[in-house]
Amino acid sequence: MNQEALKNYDSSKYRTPDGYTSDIAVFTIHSEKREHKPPIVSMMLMLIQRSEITAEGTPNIEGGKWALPGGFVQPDETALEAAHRELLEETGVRGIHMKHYGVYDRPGRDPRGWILSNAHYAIVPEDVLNGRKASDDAEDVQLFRLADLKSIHLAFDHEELISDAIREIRSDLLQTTAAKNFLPEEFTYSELQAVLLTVTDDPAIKSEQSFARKIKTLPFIQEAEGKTTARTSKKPAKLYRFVEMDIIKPIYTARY
Amino acid sequence: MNQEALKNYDSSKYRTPDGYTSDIAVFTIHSEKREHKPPIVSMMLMLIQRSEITAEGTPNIEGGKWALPGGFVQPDETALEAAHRELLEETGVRGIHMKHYGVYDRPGRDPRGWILSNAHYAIVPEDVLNGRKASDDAEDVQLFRLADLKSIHLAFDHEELISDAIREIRSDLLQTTAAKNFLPEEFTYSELQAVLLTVTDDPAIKSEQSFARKIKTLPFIQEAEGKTTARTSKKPAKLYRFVEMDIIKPIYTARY
DNA sequence: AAAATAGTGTCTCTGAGACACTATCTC
DNA sequence: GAGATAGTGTCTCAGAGACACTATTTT
Repeated sequence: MNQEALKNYDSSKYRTPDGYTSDIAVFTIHSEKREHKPPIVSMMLMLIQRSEITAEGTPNIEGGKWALPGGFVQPDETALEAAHRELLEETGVRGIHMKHYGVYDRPGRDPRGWILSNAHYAIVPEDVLNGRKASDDAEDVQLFRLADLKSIHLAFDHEELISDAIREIRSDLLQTTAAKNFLPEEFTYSELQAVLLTVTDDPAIKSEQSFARKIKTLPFIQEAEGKTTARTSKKPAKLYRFVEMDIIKPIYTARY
Repeated sequence: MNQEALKNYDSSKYRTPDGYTSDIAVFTIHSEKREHKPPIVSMMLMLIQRSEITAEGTPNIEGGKWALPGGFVQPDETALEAAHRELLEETGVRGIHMKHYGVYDRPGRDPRGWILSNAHYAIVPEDVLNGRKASDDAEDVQLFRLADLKSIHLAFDHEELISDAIREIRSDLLQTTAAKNFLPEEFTYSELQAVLLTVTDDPAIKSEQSFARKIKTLPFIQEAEGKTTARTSKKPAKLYRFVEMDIIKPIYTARY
């Protein structure tokens, strides 16, 4: 039945898109160590600078401008798979947390035609990005502090993609256990706290004592029995671990 | 500069998708009134039954099966705009809350080729759906109780789209003010409560007294001073209104 | 000892949720 | 009055957050 229907189906009845792409906003947390002071912890976004010239020697679209890494999706993969592949190709980064957060398909957003883009954000611990390198299409790869993004020339509609990504990651960090992707498997309360403080200034999270107490009561965080680390301070600190679970915290009640 | 780059750009270097579509999961809340008993309130999903035969008289793809309403996106519109347009065309429903919640692009998901789908969910008060009608491509339009969906033959990968939609709407109803789209501009606490109870059985929401008290303390809900209605009971009840605001309720704290 | 982070003792106050009750209307 | 929904009075208890303090390490 479907076979017969298929024979009669003519995809050229409809105009089809000129391209299907994936873009990736890669976030990391940079920790700037200082002598005898607490480190400055801030969230960074990775951007690539588009080459002026393509591999074929012709001028590149939006050459010279900064952009999210990304590229065309192939017919045998999903946009999410493409995002992983592109990120590996363009920056040498692999195997990280990646989440789709938006579709950008406004007519005219790309001068090359009807190009659809799926936007993803990725979260990586800083050390993973140390292996990064620029590739064919990119002149340079660099991390930017979120506050510094305003002063940068961005390609296409990437300004919009980026501000949406920041809003999305902010709410995911606070409303889901996404923070675990910025952290090692086992972490101290102050490490988790530092991550959260990059996106909020909630006093309940800011106060060390409150947060140290609170973490023990959270159902989705478990103590790593007996284990400690001295990496964050002179005094060894307890280690914690995220527990896999669905969390919905209704805005209408106090419970989880 | 971009002009010159554009001349050298050849979109045929990459294979392009065979189609770009929008699908819409339309939810409504059906309230079944009973004599001398509280009404049975349940969430319903609108599906269309695909015609066996196309307008051209040839067999239709996935004919006879139930599916989400939807169709091809045109080059001069976004997927979201297409979703609004399609819904109007296929069901006569217009001007409702609509939100994108997922991209479906798994190779092979559609027998017609490389077809991308953007999934949206829509929320409508029940009376808006009274004007619904079947159209060209649809043999029938019908509302299904969520529990009854298991026993239905669904087209393409719509089973997956639907279960994702249900998960999404559930968390949006509880974590955002999305519930307002099921309600009139001004509503009683019991009307809001009935909406929430279709997706949760949280005791704090279930208890009338608790909820009646709670609603007065919620920062995003405001009392409609002096106004009352008798539509839900013999005794006139106070009316409330949603206040526009961003809400993030961190899972790490008690505050909003 | 000084400095730094980790962590606890204790108090106060808010607010959730339970139970019992009152209020206002229709039939 | 019976029945239904709306809404309040009051109690108890958990837990948030603030403040002051102790603990454990390095230099």
